[in-house]
Amino acid sequence: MCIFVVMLSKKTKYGIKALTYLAKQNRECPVQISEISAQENISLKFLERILLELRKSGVLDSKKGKGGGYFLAKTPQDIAMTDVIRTLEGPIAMVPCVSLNFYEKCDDCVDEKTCAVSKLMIQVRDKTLEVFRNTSLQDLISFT
Amino acid sequence: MCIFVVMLSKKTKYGIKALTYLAKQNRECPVQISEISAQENISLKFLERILLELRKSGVLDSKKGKGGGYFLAKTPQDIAMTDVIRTLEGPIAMVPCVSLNFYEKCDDCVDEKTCAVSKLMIQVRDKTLEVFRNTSLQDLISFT
DNA sequence: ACACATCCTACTTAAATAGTAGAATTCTAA
DNA sequence: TTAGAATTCTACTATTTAAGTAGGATGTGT
Repeated sequence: MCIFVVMLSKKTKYGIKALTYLAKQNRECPVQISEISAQENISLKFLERILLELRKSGVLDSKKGKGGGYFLAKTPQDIAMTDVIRTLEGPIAMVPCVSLNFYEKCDDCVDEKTCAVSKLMIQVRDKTLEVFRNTSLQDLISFT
Repeated sequence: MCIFVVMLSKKTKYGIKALTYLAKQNRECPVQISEISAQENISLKFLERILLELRKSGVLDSKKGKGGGYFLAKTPQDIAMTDVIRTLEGPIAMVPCVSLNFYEKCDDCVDEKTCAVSKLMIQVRDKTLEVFRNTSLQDLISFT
């Protein structure tokens, strides 16, 4: 049996992979986009944009010029999946009436308080949030 | 805070709404598409296709001609959300490497066994499945 | 100055969702 | 048996989103 409701965009997927790659490095020096791109099979230009977003949201930090590149802004323990996913997944294509921060009334919804869909999806949202909140980057690279 | 990873297509959303509408009826007689469409603000032709799919998968049954329409094929207690969602959500746009039945290797994945994304999403998938499996149509219309 | 690497904006392409059109089929009731 | 009411079915169109690309601007170390 298989449910497809749980999905990640490739953008977020690539973002997580890049972060784990960085977390596994024990080096002090920054890592270039080109290296991550090659090692993880991700389009260089696409990855460029993804890492930029992660830097802007404070998950990553970067250094320009020769010897520059990207590195984690915090320790892997302090980066929760919520941070990553909230940054890379946009408010697009969700069920808006179930969102806490980006709430929007469904245009077809007659009576929200008795809306069955919202009741259902709130439960799913909470369970999902729990997983993301309790999983750090460190967890991802350590547990087998 | 808001996570968008959990999403439903409008198709599934409309499907659930239509089913709850039917479940709330105490009537014996079938309900016409046009009535559901009007009451729940759903495009008639789109709803037509949705209900047809639900009939083919055995959730709904129908009667043609005068006095015809749609009605539940089982009691609301016996219709689990997994039935509905599995019918209406296609195998499209998921994370294929996390799927049980429609499994597919990610083309970018270097080493699947240590893939961080898959580890994360398997957890989310299981939590989500749990909710859908444990929620029947009856639950949706009864709990406030 | 020069090479290197991130930064940034705008564009293109491909795919999926959402919705529409119109006719065929089936059933009921008068 | 005929008219009308309803589902059924196929194919098409439009809209939106994700995914990926191009090319130059900006900053940095040697």
